[in-house]
Amino acid sequence: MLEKTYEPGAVEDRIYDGWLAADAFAAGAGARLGAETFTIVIPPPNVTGSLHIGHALNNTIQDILIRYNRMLKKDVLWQPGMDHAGIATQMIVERQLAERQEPGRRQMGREKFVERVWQWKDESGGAIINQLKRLGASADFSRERFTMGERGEPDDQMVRAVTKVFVELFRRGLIYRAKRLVNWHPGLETAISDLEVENLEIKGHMWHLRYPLADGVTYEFPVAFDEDGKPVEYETRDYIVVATTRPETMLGDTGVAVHPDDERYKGLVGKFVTLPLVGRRIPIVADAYADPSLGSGAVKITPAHDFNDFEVGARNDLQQVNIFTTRAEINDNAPEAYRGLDRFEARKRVLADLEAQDILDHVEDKKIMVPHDEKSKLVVIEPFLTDQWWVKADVLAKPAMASVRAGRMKFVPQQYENLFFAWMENIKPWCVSRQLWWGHRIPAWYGPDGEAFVEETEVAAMAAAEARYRKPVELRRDEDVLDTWFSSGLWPFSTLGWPEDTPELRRYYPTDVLVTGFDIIFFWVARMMMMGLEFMDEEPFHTVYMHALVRDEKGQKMSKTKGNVIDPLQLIEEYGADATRFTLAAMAAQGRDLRLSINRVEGYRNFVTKLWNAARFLEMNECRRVAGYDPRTNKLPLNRWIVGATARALAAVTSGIEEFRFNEAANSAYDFVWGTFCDWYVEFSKPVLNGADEAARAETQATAAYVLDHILKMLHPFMPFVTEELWGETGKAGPVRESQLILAEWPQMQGLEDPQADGELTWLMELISTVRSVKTEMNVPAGAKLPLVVVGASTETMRRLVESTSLITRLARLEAITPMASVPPGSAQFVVGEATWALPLGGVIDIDVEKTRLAKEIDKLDGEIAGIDRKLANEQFVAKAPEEVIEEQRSRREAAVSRRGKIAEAIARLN
RNA sequence: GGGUGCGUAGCUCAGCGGGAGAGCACUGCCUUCACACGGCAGGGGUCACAGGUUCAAUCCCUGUCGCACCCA
Repeated sequence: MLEKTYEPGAVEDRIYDGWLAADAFAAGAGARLGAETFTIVIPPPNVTGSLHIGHALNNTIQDILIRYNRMLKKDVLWQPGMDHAGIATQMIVERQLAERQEPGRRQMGREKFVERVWQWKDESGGAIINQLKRLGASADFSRERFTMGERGEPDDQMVRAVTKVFVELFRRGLIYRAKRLVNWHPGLETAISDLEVENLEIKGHMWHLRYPLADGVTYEFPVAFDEDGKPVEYETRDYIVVATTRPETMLGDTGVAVHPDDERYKGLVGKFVTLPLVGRRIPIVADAYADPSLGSGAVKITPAHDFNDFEVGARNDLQQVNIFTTRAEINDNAPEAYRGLDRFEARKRVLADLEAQDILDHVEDKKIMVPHDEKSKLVVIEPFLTDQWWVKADVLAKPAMASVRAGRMKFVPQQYENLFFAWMENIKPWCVSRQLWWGHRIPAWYGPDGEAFVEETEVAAMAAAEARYRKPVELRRDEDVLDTWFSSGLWPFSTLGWPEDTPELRRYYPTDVLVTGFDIIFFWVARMMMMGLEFMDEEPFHTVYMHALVRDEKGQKMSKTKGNVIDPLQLIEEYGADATRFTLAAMAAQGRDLRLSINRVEGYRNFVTKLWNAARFLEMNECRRVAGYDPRTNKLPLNRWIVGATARALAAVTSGIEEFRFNEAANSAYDFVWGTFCDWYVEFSKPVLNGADEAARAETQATAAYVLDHILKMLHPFMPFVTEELWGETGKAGPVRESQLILAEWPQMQGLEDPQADGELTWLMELISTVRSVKTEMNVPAGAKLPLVVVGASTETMRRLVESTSLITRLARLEAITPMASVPPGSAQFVVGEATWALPLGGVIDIDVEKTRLAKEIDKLDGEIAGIDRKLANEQFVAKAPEEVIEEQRSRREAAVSRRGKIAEAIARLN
């Protein structure tokens, strides 16, 4: 006997262990012989991470797809694993060292530090995998991979994959080393990618500085204008005003730019200014970058510290003077007075000195965009001139774009294509080197003259160097590691064994669907496309399903600082994994963020209980599965109807999953189970199950068990635990189960609909609902049993009444149903089908209430009829609307008119 | 500034050319033999606003306002 309520906490671990024991997650588990494959690679969570609600959504969706396809008996692989998360992981371990007051990273040295990170990974990293298991994720954990491999050793396959890709790209001319401006993180002292930079609006200032012209040059500057904007008054100036939001960078200025068409400065191009505080003689150049309408129209150029200035400098052959150390302190290229100052200190000092020398013209307040570290949002990122390794992303992007254009890869929802193309078409070179220790070390060795030898092994590099120098030389390996996304870009094939030609690689590549959030479309999705096409000559997946962001109920992004984070583990704890998963699925409408509220979770927890209790009811009524039961042989309309309704629900769930409309799939199942099976079928079954007709009872018992089995199957991808538990419980009676539910086959239910049974049951439900409704409106006490009188019933209606009397009287709480020639006086009346029905209320009926009730319905019908008449009277409508639309309007009008007639008669009888 | 998306019942959201829907919340009744994490019945919406296209617009187009996100 099932307990009264389902207790997820007591069941989930046991069920999960049962799946593991049956090896049900293993690649190909339960697959049909010769089945096609279905593969998903997990977006590898950071090894530092813990399960947040976005992971929960992401993995719920993957698990739904995986479980569904596994039940289709495909050869399914859900490839799990984790990402080494270079920066994040290194930071955590460094912080830990600091907290424990142990020697820092640099004191410790590279080898020891990296060893320490591995130790951290073993001890406290990767908790997220166990959290995914709590959610019910059915990935093949025996195949778990880590982007750095087992131990990061050079001969580890995951490492070799990365090395080989780097070397190959280098040989193909797609990787190069160059000194360029990068986004520099002065705290971590590493380059980061532009995707890791977030521009934040800050209240700043625009400082206007007077740079003195060199060599005694002066010019006439317009200071007053007439109505047409023509200058009428000039003053003689020996300086040029430039404006900047970052005055400290003036220490690195190597030019001043004015627009080539700017009349005010035409004579100054080719002349020089003397850089204040520094004394450097720097040229005035003409460049369209200078906008005459902004500020004074002249801009200072600092090629080493601004992306735009870098370009201007390159165009005009300006010097690059780097004034910062890797920690963004002023270096020795600046005058001694500023050396060693932090950049913000330097700003104050520079401003004070400029003011003292009367260089500062004026200051205005201005909102400016300042680049910040995307993760902390605290550290200001510096454009910084360094040597880095770059990938020619624009070359790799072309095949990926072509593939999406040709439909070989599609985005769901499709609108993400626009975002994808917008980015890919303007893709910048990808800086792949990071000045960190935790990560894949770049396979480049430098000779004594700085020549780089890019090879898969040190031995190969030595050989190459020897060939080059004609003697053995000492090589120095590049200190840097690769961007984390470089290795995760290989994930769809590296996890399957590449560069080896493994059976898994041949079988499961390309994968099928990638399920991910739009926030990593550039970081990860685009890179996998590029790498997959470049190294496997085939798209890594055919579909990219982008799910939305989970927000709180007010639509705010969840964040720890706002304190509005909903912890999925807490939800699982409190409401169960099934309710948590079902909520996420039910809210996952395409292309729309989901606002999660606890009461939705509660509602779906109730749904789990509802299902549980329906199963309990079946158990109590000995509804057991019957061997060889064929729903086609059902005699009772009740059973024929519910089987058809189950088939319809199954079709809706199936197409919902197939089309990635998880909310529709979940809601279809919900509506059917609660609104149809529990609310109507179970209630209808009660008189049959308690009745004397043995055959009818047996048929209903078998049908109920059959339908429950199908419900369990259609809900399994969404609610794996409770359905598996009930599968086991219901398996205790009747024929032995062939397998756990997880490995059961997704049903096929064709040709099971019976329109006649549907019509009959629809009529029954309408009759019962209407009786209930009239009773409530007439204030009949819920417990009171009334007789029901029917007038003007057809023979079909009479037949149905005879057949279903016990159902109707029970569910509508009636005493008896009697056909009569006319409506008894003092009755409440209503119309269902062709018949008029009456509930004799005798003396207790309030004639006025009844009249009002009926008049209200007449009004409604009149409104409907008038509306239709207006349409039908419109010649244009009759001429242009499709025939079936017109026909539908006519038949609706007819029905309304006939109903109105009957109600009008009922009113007449009251007078 | 550019782009994308969204404004539908008190709340969270479906629907997206021909009859306004769900869940939660709310109201009334029900200690009915699966379930009060329940049952039954109900109230509640000029589908943001203004134009346009169409026989017909919540749905398509344009604009306005508001909100969110992305990019600069």
